[in-house]
Amino acid sequence: MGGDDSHSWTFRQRVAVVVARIPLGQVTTYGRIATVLGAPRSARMIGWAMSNLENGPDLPAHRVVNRVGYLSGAHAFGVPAIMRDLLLDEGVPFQSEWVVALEACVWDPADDPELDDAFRIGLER
DNA sequence: AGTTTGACAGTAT
DNA sequence: GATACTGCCAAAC
Repeated sequence: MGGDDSHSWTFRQRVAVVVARIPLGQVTTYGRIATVLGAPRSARMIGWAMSNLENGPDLPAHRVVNRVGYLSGAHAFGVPAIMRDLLLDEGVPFQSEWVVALEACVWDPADDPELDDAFRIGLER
């Protein structure tokens, strides 16, 4: 192992790895992402990281909502309706106009063992 | 080097 | 259940 820069991945890069693995038609929360990153009390960092991350077309940032299912990041898409439309297009059920039915579509990143493997690769870098 | 800011979450009232 | 307050910590200023 290298040891000189073992933790070369920045916080926002790790966030991107998790977001990229959110299944289509499902969503996850900032808190879940923070927990799988080993910082359960740092959910705010996730939102900060995503707003500063260069969102690529392959990064489903629209699948991240807050703990009650509210589309708290909708404004980052320019027009809030864009995020909502993307989720509706994937078949994500809504509880109200801007709140998804979490119980029916929430995805826990900690439930994906392959995600941990992805971090192992990153740490090896 | 200190201050401010966030696409949040948990707890208390 | 809704509101208010606190904790959290990386990055930009």
